[in-house]
Amino acid sequence: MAKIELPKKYKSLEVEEKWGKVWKDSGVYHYDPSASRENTYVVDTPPPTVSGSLHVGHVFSYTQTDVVVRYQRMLGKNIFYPMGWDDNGLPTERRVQGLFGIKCLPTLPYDENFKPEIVPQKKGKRIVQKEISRQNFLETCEMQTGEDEKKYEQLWRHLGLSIDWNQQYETINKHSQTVSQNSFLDLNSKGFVYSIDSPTMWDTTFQTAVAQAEVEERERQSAYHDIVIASESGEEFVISTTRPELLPACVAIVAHPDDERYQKFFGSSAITPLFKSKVPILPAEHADPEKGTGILMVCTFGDVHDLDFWKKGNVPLKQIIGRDGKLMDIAFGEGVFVSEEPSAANQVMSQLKGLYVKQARRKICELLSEVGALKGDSKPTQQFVKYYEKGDEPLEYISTRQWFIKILENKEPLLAQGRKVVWHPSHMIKRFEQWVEGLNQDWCVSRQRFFGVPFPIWYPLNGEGEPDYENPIFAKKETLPVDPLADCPPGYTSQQRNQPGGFIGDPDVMDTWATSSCTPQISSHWGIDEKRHNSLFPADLRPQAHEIIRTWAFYTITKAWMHEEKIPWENIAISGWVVNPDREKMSKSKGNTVTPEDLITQYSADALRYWASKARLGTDTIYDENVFKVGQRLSTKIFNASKFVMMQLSDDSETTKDLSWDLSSIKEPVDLVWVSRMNQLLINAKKLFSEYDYAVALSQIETSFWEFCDLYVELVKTRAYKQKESAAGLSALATLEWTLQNFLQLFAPVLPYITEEVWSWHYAEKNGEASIHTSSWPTPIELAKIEISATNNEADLIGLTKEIMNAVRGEKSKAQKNLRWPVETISVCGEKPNLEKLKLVEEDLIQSCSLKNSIEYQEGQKAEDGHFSITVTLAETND
RNA sequence: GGGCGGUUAGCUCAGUUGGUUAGAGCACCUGCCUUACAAGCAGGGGGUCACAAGUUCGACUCUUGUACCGCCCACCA
Repeated sequence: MAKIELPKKYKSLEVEEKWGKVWKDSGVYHYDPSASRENTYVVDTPPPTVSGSLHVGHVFSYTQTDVVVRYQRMLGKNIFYPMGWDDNGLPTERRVQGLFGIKCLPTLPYDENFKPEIVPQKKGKRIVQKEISRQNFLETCEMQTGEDEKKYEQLWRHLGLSIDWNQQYETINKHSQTVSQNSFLDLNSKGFVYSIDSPTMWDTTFQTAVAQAEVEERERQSAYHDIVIASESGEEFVISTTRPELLPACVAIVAHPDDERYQKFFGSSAITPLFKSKVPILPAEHADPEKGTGILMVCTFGDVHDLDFWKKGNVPLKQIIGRDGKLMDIAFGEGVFVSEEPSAANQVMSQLKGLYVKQARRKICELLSEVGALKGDSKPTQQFVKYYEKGDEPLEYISTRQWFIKILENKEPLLAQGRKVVWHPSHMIKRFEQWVEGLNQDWCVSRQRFFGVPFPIWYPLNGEGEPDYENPIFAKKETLPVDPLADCPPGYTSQQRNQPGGFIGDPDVMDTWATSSCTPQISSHWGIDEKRHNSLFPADLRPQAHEIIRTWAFYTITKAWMHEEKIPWENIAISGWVVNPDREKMSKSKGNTVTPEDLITQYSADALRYWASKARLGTDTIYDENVFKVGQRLSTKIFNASKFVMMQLSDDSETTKDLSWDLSSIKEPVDLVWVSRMNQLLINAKKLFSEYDYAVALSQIETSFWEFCDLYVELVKTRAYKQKESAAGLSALATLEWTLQNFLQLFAPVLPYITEEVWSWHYAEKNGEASIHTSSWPTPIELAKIEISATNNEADLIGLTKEIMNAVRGEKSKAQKNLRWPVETISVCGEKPNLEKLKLVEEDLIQSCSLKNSIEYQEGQKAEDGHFSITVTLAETND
């Protein structure tokens, strides 16, 4: 081949920029809709939450998926690798509110002149939020997420993710809304949804219902307050409670049925202090005699036990906390709010109404104290309390009308579906199973928010203007997506909105998971393009993190089953986390993350990808810039080794001799043994990659590559350089060329830039394949017969050669000589077959060790730690 | 309280179905400008495989228990 000019140093930034542009223009990663399903590999890419910036954890997990995808592409698969942006939902609302200092007030009219402006953040200063209309708010959300998504795409491109950018979607766009609303209609038609007005977990800050999956428990400092309560008969007892503010909502007082202290009260009533409400004293199994004073209040609603108690139907519902988390204005003496002294009770209530829960707690303690109903001081305690995962105030149970999906009665089939999916690593299925088994609520899918997918529902209004929630009007599938607050239901006119006899639109939006649980169907255009859907669903792979198994994985499995009785994907790959050296999860809030852009600039994309690819699925990885450096070094080594091979393959400029060789030129025993080792590596690597074990594959490839550089190349370089025209020289050239191509292809999924760069020097033309990433995954080649068993694993020729070279290198190192220092004699003692093998590589050894004479062979005793006993004598002088 | 994973060199991690003397990279030490690479090369030191018991001719590997770390879930007036 003709000589090519190669740069002296590897400049990763320039190379990455060059290939990034080429890949963008060439469409090398595009999906081909005409390919068969069997020959297509479909990824259900996680749509990252669009919340300002991606961090190193994203780089980590998305790279792992890309490595798998690139391998599949080289197997010849047509790849469907889309990118979604999860811009729907509360994170966006919060971000936009903070950035622009705005707040949605749905009753305001649209202001077409409104322009959002970024509000400078000042420490300790609370920003006054300007109220704007729903439409203005939504437009601001879309504008902001659009900007973020452009930045994200840029990072992903630089990282080298082989995404088909034609397959992009946003979870808030019209298409996603159509699929999501269609999903709801389909679930409704199949009887999987219902709406009900009942107590639901409610976040008072965001003023929305939340689902079980979004709830987390946090430890919180709390305190017991001892309240003295009198029974009907005037006998007093003490209740120890952490929620004294719920006293006006007290519906009963309970103790354990076997608790002898309180048995005498069962069947009678107590009178609550301050409010003078008469409440029954009842036995209840959940009362623990060991805790507190053993007797407790049942309120609306302090905890899940209170809720259970209410559901049994023996006590009234006394809602005192409003949707905004403030105590409501309750009129005692009316309805369920009984009181022996209504005017006194109302006087107390007037001091509590409008207070937030925390304020009310303090106030009521004061008031109790004044009447002598508070005993002693409060006793601090640590308590676990349920919070909305994005919220800052504890959840309350508040009675509201919500839509639910029927999960509880379908646990068994859902577990069965989960087991049909192949989990990587396999133990992660336990997370799924345990979650499903432990579920105790149906999936609440309605949210009282704005930036989300609306329900495709209206409610008829009766003559009094009261909505008929039992008979909702569902949108027609052909009209999706609909906005019930802007569009009219079938058979009505817009004049009838909010009019008696007319209709109202459902003001709620769906849980963001209700949409993201449809990501495979959003990509496949389910319900819109059946042909495309059938060729993309179920997908092959869902990559995701383990903390959202209970949400994203579970809900996606649920939807796929409810819609089509299918699994959504054949495989699920669970990535680990990136953690700090002190084992904490790296996250933005910790303020300790470096931006991925900076890291790529500093270390190169390939280096970051190398780090991500070192971690096995499901395993957490320490953030360690040293590993980036190792990746950087590997790229440089590939560059240099490739440069060396290219130099050997180039025609000799002095003789201008045209050299030609092919795989059949590989005849030298040591070359054949090397090829045999490479064959084994190819077999191992393919198996490992196919089993999603890219990290182990990489480590084997890497080890072999360094051995190639430090051992094989050193051994044959003189032969390749000085004897090009001989059969022995051509054997070396053919082996070098073939080996390097294999290494490039093996590394290509992990290091797409450096491998593409080297590929372009020579292999692109040779193989007639412009990009290494669409070249075929390498396969083992047939070997010529080797005279003796030089490939015998027990002591293959390469291994034996290594022993000699190590002995010589050790001797030179010990004598503090350079590696070119001449060797006078090498004398080898060992078993005859091994000596015979060694003779096959003697010429290469003489050259690579700078040996002045032939090797002396002696049958006899070998050393304990090898196959030979070796004596090396260095020359006196270097000449 | 239930479940899952982990504990191997100073650090980060490999270690196949049990099989000689437990590996790698980083870090450390000693050398070497050697015409692919000093962003390199060669050599070297460093481990009671968390602990205990058991199975076995033989245990980092299998069983049981304990300790510690991490995560998931549940509960707590």
